[in-house]
This record gives sequence, C-alpha cells and structure tokens, in this order.
Amino acid sequence: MGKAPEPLTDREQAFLRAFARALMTVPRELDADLMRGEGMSASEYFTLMHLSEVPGRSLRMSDLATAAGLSVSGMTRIVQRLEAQGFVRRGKSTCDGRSWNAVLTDAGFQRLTEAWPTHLASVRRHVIDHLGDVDLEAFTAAVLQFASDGCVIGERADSASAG
Amino acid sequence: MGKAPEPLTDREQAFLRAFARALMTVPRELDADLMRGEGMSASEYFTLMHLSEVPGRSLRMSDLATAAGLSVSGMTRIVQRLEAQGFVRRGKSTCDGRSWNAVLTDAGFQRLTEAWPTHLASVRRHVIDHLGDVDLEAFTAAVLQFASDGCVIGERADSASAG
DNA sequence: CCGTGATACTTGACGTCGCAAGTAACCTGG
DNA sequence: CCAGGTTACTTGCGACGTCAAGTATCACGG
Repeated sequence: MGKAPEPLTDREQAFLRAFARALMTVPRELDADLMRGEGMSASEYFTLMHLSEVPGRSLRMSDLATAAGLSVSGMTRIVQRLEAQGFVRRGKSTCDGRSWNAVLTDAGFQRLTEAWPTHLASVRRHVIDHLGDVDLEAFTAAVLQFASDGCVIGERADSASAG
Repeated sequence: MGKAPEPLTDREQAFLRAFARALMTVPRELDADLMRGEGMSASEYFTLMHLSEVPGRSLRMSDLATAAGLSVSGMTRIVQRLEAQGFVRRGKSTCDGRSWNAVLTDAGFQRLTEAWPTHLASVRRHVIDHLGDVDLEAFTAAVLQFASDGCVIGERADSASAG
C-alpha cells in the first residue's frame, strides 16, 4: 500500500464525507429502531432474513456469516442467541460432519414476519425516502462493488440436516 | 411506527441489499486497512481529521462527537487514547467551565499527515474506484440525507483554551 | 447570595464483534 | 489403515462503543 499521489477531487471528497457519515449513523439508527420496536438486533434480523430466503431455510454457518457480512465467530454467537429463543435450530450437515446448518424454525419465520414491518418502515424513513431522483440501477451497481475483496456468496447448504 | 403496507419495489430491494452489505463491510475494511497500515483505528483517524479541519484545531467534546457521529462518552474514550499518545491536548473552555476542548497537537497533525496516504489508498480501493459512472452530485445529495434525524454540525469551540 | 434545575463531561457496567487458539472432521498419500 | 495437512466451527480474550449514573459547572429566580 504505497503512497497515493492523487488527492481526490472536490466532488469525490464531498461524496466521501457524506458516505462516511451515513456509514456511521445509518446502521446505528436501523439497529436502534429494530431494538426499540422489536427487541431484536439488526444482526439477528438479517440472519433470520437470509435464512428465510434460501431453499430449505437452511444455511451452513460460514455461508450465513458471509451472507450477513460478519465473521464466522460472530455468526456463531448470533445463532446461539437465536437458538436460545427458538428461532433457529441447528443440525449437523449430512454430507460433511464438520459443518453445521442453521435452520430457520417456524417460530423464527413467524418472528421475522412480525419484525418485517418495523424494519421496512425504518429503512424507508432513513434511506429509501431520501433517494430522490438518483439512478438506482447505477447506484446499486456501484455500491455492490464496495469493499468487494472476493466476496462471492452463492453457496448454499445441502438441504438435508439431521436433528 | 405503524404497519408499512408498501413493500418496496424490486429496484429498491436490490439497492437496499447492496447498501446493507456495504454498510457491514466497508467500515470494517477501512478500519482494518488503517489498523494494519498505521496502527490506528478509523475512529481515531476521523477524530484527528475533524480537528484538523477546524479553525484553531480545537473542538468541544460534544461537537467533536457529533461531527464524528459517535456518542459523547465514546468520544471521551477516543480522546483519552489520543491524548495518551500525545496527538491531542485538552483544555478547559475559557467561557464555559463545564466544556473541554480537544486540541490537535503538532504531533497529532503530523500523525494525521502520515496516515493520510494509507487511508486515501484504502478509500480509493474500497469505494471511489467502484463508483463507475454514477452521478456523484445526486448520489452525494441522497446519501447526505440518510439517517438525518436533526444532525446539524455547525457549532465550533471557542478558539481559546487554557492549558 | 443561595437553591433548583439544566448542561457538559467522565466513569462503571454491559453487550457485541473480531482475531487467535483449540477441537473435531475430512481427505490425500503411503 | 493411518499420518499429516486442510477445513469448519467454537471458545478465550481483548477492543470498542453505548447507556445509565455520577460529578462539576452554569443560569435563573427569589
């Protein structure tokens, strides 16, 4: 990581400043809304969300961590909490004894369904409502590339998972 | 925070997914780069940065916290760390005995100057380089509004500050 | 001048997350 | 079949940031 001679244009700097601010505040607001309204952290919500969107509602721990953008150990703790609440069940993978699948339970799906409106409202209020007339396609394409150091998600757990 | 009937368009959902991911990963990457390259956390870097950009290089604790998007107590800890390293000095405000000003020292300014290229390179790599052909003006204007719950920064410390 | 309430910061207790080390399971070569 | 290396997850530890409570200062009313 050598010296970077090019010192950013004014436009880039202005954007960066705004983006840095959003990076600090948005997650906190989203998390706070979810916590106040549903007693659930954003990490937990996103974990349930990712599980709900996958065939079999089942994902390997590491894939789940990758999907949620957390470390594997962080995901371990979250799943422990969710399991204690009965929202997630864990089963050994049938094809790889090292792997554990996190499986969304009916109660977990129910919980997600309940929490969804709160999160939706929060997201609208803090983000969507401020999009104005930006080109969403271009915006999305750009943001998708941010901090992309070889993060390919794709993988999915084998649908079977022993109790 | 009642029910939100409108369930987001596909475009909005795709954007949100990308943005949520960036929200999780970008700060971590930026922080990690800064830590690896300079042994300094992003919070510390931004604190020094905000101080360096203000007349007198001096800011009240609470204004500094607001500027950096952290809680006041969080800023207390950061300034404690920076002070221990000699990058920041603290002085009682001359006009309000309750207020403390954080003042950037020459060593602190020097440190910021050293760390700057590392951070710049990191920011380029993780964000700027991926902007493609988005309309930066519109993008900035939108992002600037995210999570804006009455956050006006403006305030500045009185330039005097007793040793 | 002094009491009451508000304001500015600090400190203590707590929760979360990441890294590094540890354990278990897989897999390849002999 | 088993030794050695790799992979998947969990646990110990430390760093960081928030909330709540505590301390010092200010500002207003009597």
